[in-house]
Amino acid sequence: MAKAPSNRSGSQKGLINLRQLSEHLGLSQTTVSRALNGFPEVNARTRERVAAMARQLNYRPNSNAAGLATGKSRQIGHVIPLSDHQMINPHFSDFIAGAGETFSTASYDMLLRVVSNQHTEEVYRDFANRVDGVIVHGPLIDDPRIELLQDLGLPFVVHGRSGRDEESYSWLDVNNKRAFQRATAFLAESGHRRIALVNGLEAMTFAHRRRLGYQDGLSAHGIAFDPTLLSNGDMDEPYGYRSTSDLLSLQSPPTAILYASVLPAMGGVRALADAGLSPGRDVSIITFDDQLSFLHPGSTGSIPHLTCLRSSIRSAGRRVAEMLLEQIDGGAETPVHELWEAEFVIGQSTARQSKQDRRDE
Amino acid sequence: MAKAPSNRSGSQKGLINLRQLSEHLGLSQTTVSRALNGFPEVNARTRERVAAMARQLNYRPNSNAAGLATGKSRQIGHVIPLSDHQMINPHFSDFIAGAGETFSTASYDMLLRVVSNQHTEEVYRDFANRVDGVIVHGPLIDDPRIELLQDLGLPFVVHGRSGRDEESYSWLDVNNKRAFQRATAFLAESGHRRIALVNGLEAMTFAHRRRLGYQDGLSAHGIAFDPTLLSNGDMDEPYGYRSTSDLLSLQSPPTAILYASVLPAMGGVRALADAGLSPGRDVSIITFDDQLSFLHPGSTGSIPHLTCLRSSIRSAGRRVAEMLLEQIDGGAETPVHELWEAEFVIGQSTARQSKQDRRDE
DNA sequence: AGCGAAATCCAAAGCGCTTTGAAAAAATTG
DNA sequence: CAATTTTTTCAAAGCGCTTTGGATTTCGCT
Repeated sequence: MAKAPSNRSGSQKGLINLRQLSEHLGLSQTTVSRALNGFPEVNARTRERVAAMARQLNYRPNSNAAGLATGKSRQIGHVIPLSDHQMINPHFSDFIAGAGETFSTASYDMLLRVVSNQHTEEVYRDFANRVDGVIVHGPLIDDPRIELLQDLGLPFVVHGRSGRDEESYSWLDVNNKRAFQRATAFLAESGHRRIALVNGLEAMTFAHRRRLGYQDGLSAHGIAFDPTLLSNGDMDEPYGYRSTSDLLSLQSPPTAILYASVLPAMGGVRALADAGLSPGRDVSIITFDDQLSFLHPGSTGSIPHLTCLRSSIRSAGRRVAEMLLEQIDGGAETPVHELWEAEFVIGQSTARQSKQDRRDE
Repeated sequence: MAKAPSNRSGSQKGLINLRQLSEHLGLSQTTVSRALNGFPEVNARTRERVAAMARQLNYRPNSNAAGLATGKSRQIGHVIPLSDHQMINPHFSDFIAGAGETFSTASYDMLLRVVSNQHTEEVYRDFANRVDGVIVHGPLIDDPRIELLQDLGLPFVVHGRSGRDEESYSWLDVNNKRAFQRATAFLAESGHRRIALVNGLEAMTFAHRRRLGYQDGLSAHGIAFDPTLLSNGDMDEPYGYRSTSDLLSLQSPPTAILYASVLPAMGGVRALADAGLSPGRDVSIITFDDQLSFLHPGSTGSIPHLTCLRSSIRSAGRRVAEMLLEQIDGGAETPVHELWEAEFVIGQSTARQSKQDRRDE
């Protein structure tokens, strides 16, 4: 890592600093700084004069200097584990889009760092001296980041939940358990008895809770849990295709399949098509739908009319960002928790399972 | 924007600064700083002692202070236009994933700012005092950002190209024209005469060049350009569905369709299915494939075996980031240009068009 | 030993901003 | 009009780091 050559004076083309601006105005730096930052003790006329000159000379405050002086950076950190389980996926980017809206109106920036997951602890420590807060993505059931961040005294909000100590930190989560319990019950009540779940990785809290909901739904209808009908994996399209194909080739295949995300669901639809089957008619499917923007432009969900549990991940991003800013600006208050219920939208991919079909089992 | 309360001393829990570290060691700040930054004029034993103590006390340099002193921030800016045409989509996030890899190994961070496209100029000016360089995303045919950045003296690399003055700045682009010329010619040579293009927005250079290639391909085979076979829109799934449905309902529908991205292509496949048609058998389709990660896990492209023009947007991200860092570290050298050829992969979604069918026209 | 060169280390001056504590100017009052 | 308050402005001291220019120590060699 070659050190950059000395760049004293940082004299970027046409960039002016506070001292120069104040000299142009015949005012002290103090006054100019206060005028620009909206302090009350400066004359209205002076303030205008300052603003006009700043605009004319294209003055921009140096963020490092401001940050150094205030101890704040107006940046929010996001660490992105590079690896096996790619964090950068459509879910993440939609969340970021939502959070970014909130942050930018509050004039905060987002700082992204891609990092191998060996060194995440290192990175959070570094962030403590660099950003004003972080958003924790993809929490695990037992996630060490939470205690670390608490030790560091770095404000944070978790998108999702860790498995324990829920009360001690702020989070926003979807009621994954309820959602999948409901979907499972719906299928059971429609006559299905072999219901599969194409889930995320069990280490992730969201997937864990979805399985719990699924099992609750099964047992509430007296259906025994069959491990061959459960699969875990990264939530992309090919995973959905693979696991669905596998399910279809079982001795007694499921008559209904739950998907943890619309991406594997798409893979599932493809697998069904390859097998000459049609969703809704031959196999009922329900998916969790994060309302990914590239599938739902505008507000009209025009994607395949799948029956789904719907919750906008983009809205979640907006709200998590708000919660974090409230925590940062409002001082250390008590933790805030939000549990969102997913909307259950009945589409055309589910149907009653007839008794006759059931006799096959 | 309430000013945060004064936070002098920035005494985050357990965070130590250089002065304290040097006092613990009985050395001057100079020596400690040099030891940590790998300067040669410090004794190897001293260096080790410093490193050990730094580790033990959990010392992290304050980035604002370092940035202020050096005039560099080790941050790369990305501005994300919020609006009608959402920039945050799977293409963007895959690019970012690639760029992030390069940046993190060079210990740079990425700074994201979501901004309404009225104020982009403002933002770039602000960035000039905040980041060491920027990556320009989604260049327009006549893009004002390029001249602005040149004026500001802020290092940048364009992912794609603007329409004019190509020599004056660094860029990395896919040979979109050639790719679409080739795909069009391939279809024409397979007997197709009614070939449609489901394209991006014409203001974007990439879409413009793809149309040029398409038209070149047509005219090379003596096929007249038919505007009803061309559509423009944001590249998401529903757009592909809509435009494909529209094409199918034409009096004389196309026998082959080109898609500018795999997202509209997926919508296209869905539209075909709804119409009872099958890609390859009834209608030939070719798509540009950015190898989006959620469709291509690992290296195996297991997604629908569409005939496609393939170029990894993630690799592009990696390379663009490298080019930018070379520009930043290596001083202002002459602009660098890279034009990548897309790989043409023949899948199962294309077929010869029989003479009989052609007589329909 | 003694002397110049090389190797180590240091004090202090910034980087550009914010903020404290005080002074100068203007407005208000008795 | 003098005394007091309020408004407006300022000089200077940091924030935590890097880097210059110099001091000190150690080493190699006659």
